[in-house]
Amino acid sequence: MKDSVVAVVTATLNALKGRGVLTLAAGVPAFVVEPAKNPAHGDFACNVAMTLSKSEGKAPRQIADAIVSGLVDEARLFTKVEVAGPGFLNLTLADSAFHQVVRRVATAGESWGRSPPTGKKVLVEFVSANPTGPIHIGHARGTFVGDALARLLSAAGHEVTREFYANDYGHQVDVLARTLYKRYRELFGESITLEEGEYPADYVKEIARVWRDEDGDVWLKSDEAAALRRAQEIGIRENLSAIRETLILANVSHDVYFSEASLHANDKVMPTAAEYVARGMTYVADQARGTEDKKRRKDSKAAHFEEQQEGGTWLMTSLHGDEEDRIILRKDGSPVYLTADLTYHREKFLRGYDRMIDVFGADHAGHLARLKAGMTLLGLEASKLEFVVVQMVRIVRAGVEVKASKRKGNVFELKDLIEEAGVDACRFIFLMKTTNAQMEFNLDLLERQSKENPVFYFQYGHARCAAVLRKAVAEGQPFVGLDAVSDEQLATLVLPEEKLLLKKMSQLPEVVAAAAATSEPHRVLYFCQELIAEFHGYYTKYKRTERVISDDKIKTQGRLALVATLKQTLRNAFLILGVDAPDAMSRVEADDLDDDGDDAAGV
RNA sequence: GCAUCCGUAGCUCAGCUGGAUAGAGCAUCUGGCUUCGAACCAGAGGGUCGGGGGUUCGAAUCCCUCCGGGUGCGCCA
Repeated sequence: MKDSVVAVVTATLNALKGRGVLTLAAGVPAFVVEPAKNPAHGDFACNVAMTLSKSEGKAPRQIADAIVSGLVDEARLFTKVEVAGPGFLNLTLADSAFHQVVRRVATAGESWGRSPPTGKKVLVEFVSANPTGPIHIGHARGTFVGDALARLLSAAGHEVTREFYANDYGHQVDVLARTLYKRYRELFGESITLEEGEYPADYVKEIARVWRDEDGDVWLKSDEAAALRRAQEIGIRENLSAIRETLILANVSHDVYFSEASLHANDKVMPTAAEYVARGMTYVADQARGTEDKKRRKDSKAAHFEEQQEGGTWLMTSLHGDEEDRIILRKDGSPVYLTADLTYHREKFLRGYDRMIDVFGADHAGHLARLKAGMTLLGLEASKLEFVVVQMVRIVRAGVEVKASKRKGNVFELKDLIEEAGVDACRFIFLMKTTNAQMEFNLDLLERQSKENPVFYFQYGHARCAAVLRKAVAEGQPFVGLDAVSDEQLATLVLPEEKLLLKKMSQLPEVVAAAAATSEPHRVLYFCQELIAEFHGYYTKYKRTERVISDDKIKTQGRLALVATLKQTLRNAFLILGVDAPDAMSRVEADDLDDDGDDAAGV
């Protein structure tokens, strides 16, 4: 609907220019057409007169009056156009414009809300948990946000690749191998002690049992280096497989699992470092230039690890916005994590994406500047690299924060959270907030009020649509279908609430496009919330007077078309969020909600 | 100290990139089911949009500054 309004306004502006009323020296300005919040302001409001005021040298209201009197509306879209307030155009549309929404949804069907293919290739990298343990609650938000973002970008017409970068190389996986080897020997009666930094959690013991069952005791007698190699292989394999299982539970999939170790194995990392050296963007020093008198808080990790830092080859990332230069080769010439990460991102560029989005936690936000700078230093277009930084989540149970730490052994796995909260509820809660704000996940609330779980409100909205359509069948007035409903039947949709619903539904494509452009899946969620609230209000208000299913067969079909259009709209939006759109809610009995349920019914 | 994110109703959060009278859920209170699903709805109370400056027709939104909180500032990944 909005685009047709914009079209009329634009045509009118050009006509006024042709008649010399407006100069439009700077072309048609950026202006906004937005759904009116106040019904007294018509259906849509437009601010173009105000934005033109300065460049035209005229008062906003004067320009607005000119637009009204010179309106180019051949299709008779508007029934009323008024000037109001400081110079707003308040536009009221003909009923038929609302009914067109049903036609559009009917034509588009499953693809309603989705944009036509843009031909753009977009990469979304998300989850990327280390294969040194299971996915835990620290990864949860990024997992669901990344998945929803990938769905959203695909809906916006992009060709999306979902990628998981597995950090299966380096110090952490060595520690995993060491821990696992100890647990393996423990299974054969050896007594072991874990050192600081090794992984005390039970999942390592389980992997050790898998290893023993698979290989028997052969590694007890073999030399340690070979045993550790085998331990690493088994450990990564088992952890990765557990990660994949959890992702399936979370309803999340990836197209590509990219192994960091493969970069090293294929000899890709050192050439990247060599490239930087060849470009003259490096230097050898004991520490980064300009950091000699840098202040750091005494309790920071940097201060703690200071004596272990020997210097080496530095990359001049500070030339392009990084706080300081970063080391890429140690004194012994070996590459660091960043060197591999730069290589990985370089590989992404070589694969030819238009946008590359990394989703990661706030604790990695510091990487943003160095990665961008690193790409720029390779002569690549760093603006193609985007980041969605997901802020921290506090998980609260019984009023206190639940801390999870792989190192301390108390891992709170995502798998368990999903089991406890339900996958849709879980996903929903993480998607409800903007990614750049911290959030709290309160498990008490979820348990105590499972009946009022936010996701149910949404799913109930969809289920209610389905229920009405079922009821119509039972009443002997089955809906003829969105493609068969007649203009005469649609013409019965004249109630203000019906028009508001149609107007709202018409916005799905805009909402999806805007959410994709800003990488903000939560916008789609709030759109659904508003739509459903309007529907429930409409439904309840007219329950006694203007029911969907009535003796008036024509009106009944019109309203069923409204309900079916809504159902399709919600279903498509839910799919973009990745939550289920059920046709029926499974009833939760009061007794199931708490354990003291034998009082109410019996007495 | 520096970087970065956040601060909106008692609580948890939206606010469509600058628009008209700042919204929702939960919590509290009052109402609403013989008929399409009450997991719902209607209404009430509750706000110096952290404070102060600035930009302009117009600011919760943009800029500066201060206050408060999170995260990071590693040759771990």
